[in-house]
Amino acid sequence: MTTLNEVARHAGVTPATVSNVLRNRGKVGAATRERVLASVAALGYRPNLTARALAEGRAPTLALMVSSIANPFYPEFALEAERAARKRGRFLLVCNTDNDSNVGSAYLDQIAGTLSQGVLVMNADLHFDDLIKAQGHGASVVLCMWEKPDQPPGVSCIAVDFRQAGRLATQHLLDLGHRRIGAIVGCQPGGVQAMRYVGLVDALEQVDPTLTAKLEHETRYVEDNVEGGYAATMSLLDASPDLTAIFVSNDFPALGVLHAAADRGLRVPDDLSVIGITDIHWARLARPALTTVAVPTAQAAEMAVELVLDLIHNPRKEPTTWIADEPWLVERKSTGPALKT
Amino acid sequence: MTTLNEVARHAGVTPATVSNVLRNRGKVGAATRERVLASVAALGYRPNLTARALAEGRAPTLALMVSSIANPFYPEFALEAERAARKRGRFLLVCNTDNDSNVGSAYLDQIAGTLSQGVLVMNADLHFDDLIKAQGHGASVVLCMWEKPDQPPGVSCIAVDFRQAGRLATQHLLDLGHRRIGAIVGCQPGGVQAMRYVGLVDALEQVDPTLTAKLEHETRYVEDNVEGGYAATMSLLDASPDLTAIFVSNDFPALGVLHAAADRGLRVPDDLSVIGITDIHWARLARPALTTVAVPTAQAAEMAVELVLDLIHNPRKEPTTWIADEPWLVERKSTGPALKT
DNA sequence: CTGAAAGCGCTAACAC
DNA sequence: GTGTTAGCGCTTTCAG
Repeated sequence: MTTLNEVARHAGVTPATVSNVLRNRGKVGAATRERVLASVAALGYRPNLTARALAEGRAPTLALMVSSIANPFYPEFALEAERAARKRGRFLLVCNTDNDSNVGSAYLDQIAGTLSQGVLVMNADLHFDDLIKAQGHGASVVLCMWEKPDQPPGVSCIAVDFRQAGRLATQHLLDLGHRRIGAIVGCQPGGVQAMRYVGLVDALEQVDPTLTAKLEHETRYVEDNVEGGYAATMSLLDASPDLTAIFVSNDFPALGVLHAAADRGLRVPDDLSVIGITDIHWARLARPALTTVAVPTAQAAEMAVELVLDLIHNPRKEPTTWIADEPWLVERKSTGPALKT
Repeated sequence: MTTLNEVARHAGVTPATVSNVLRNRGKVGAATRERVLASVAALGYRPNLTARALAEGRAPTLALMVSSIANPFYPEFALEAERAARKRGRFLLVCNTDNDSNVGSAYLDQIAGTLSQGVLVMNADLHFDDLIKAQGHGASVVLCMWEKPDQPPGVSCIAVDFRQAGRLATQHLLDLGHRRIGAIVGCQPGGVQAMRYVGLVDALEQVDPTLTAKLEHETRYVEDNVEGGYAATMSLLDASPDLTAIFVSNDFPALGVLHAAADRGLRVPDDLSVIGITDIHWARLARPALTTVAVPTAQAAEMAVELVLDLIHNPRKEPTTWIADEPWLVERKSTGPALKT
């Protein structure tokens, strides 16, 4: 492995000069610059990023913590984050907590502030104390896709208005004439996806407050996956066969709803309309293609990277919140007019 | 950020002793050990991994290069690789080349041997010269999921017998009585998935060599995605409406086949059997659930991590190839007996 | 414009 | 057992 020193010797200059040439710092004569560059090429020199990081006091990597790649949203987000990081000359360390907060803590404890200065946190398997502690250790951390603007997390975050997403989804159903609407929420009551449900209630209330009362019995809280959506649909339709539409707080379980409907011989959207939230890639690949409320994933990823870099440069006492663009409706084939009455 | 030195001062010992305590190296008296540990806790000290990496001459990270996360196989592999790496105390740097070999080269050039000693390569957007060069720079590189055992890549690799996968898939179709079989291959002729096609030919030849001749006209080479599979199916069925089964070299385009069949009003598997290869998570979520030949993804990821660490410890001149377990048939709902004759 | 020198935080021989 | 002494490869003042 050729080092800076060797290049310097080869070019007949000092390491400092080579460094200056390579980073366009300080003034270097055109002649020496050429000579140095030639040596670099001749020796096939590549800077040692670890050494550079140590000397500069900052690592060129950002860490992204996700709970489980099984949720197809995470890879999509990770991809965008990686792109954003790369564009800014950083590498992305992907840390999978496997839904285990101990793994998350361990990860944070090891890398935050040493191997990577900035940490992007996707999920909240992590206790906030850990995040705060990581900040104490000199790492900048930002929570990506925070869903509860009214309940600031105590760390910097990118907020996405999922309540509005819930409203939009519901409004679409309402516009199509649906009044018998069931709900499937991919988390525990009050969990991460709770705001989406609040949005549902918002929209319902505005049209007819009695709808909200009924809704309570027609809501299921499930695991945020296909199986969860499937089981919830079965339970929902067993209890209330007259439902004409199902609001699902996330696309992933919505796919399960589609399966359940098919297994019950229900045609979507004629017999049952289904709408999700997020617009993951797979939404368009479902049959029928899933109507959903899209959320600015790429933008949020980019903002998260930008915010964490900003925090690294300008550390501040108070947590900062950046708001991403509003969600928007993506009409596909899984919703249609309410035919039953 | 507390440093080793500060801990040492706090505990009234030298940095070396603290280091020894922390890494259980060298002999340290029980009393001093306690004292040091107490100081570590009191000061909230965490070792700086960058500094450690520089001193040790090796980084605690492995890099994984993938071409695009759009292909759902990559995240699945990445997840397993991350787990394997974590189990061995390494962090995983995920590098997305976005199907651009320049990005791949740049990545390799920057991190190989400096930020991470080992590189796992998933795809072959990368020119092999780049890989070889990276090795010259002191990085260990292993190609994951190499499909052409008879054409060794010149770098170490984990080989998976995709030819056998192709055979198994075909044999299954043959066993069900299919003789009018079309083929969709998710790459250029001779491309990365070519061996799967060779396996198809193998199996066909063994039953009836005339099948192979026909096959030529009933093969489509497409982009390795849903759209590719969709378009190919349309083209295939337009040209040969009497096909009773379609062999697809990969699950991802196989999902497109399912869509195309549905759009043509074909029932799967009654009117058309469809089989894929890989067994990505989504295969089971398709409607009907996709029959496929599973490949040992998790094992390959683990082997890749193990091999790269092994190469780091025992550098060798000759490339090493490790063979993963054989593929196996996973029968689900997209294949059935040939009904047409 | 270029060189000398100190130091980032840690590890690893080797003395004591 | 514990301390001393060099670095790891690079950046960065600060002289010259």
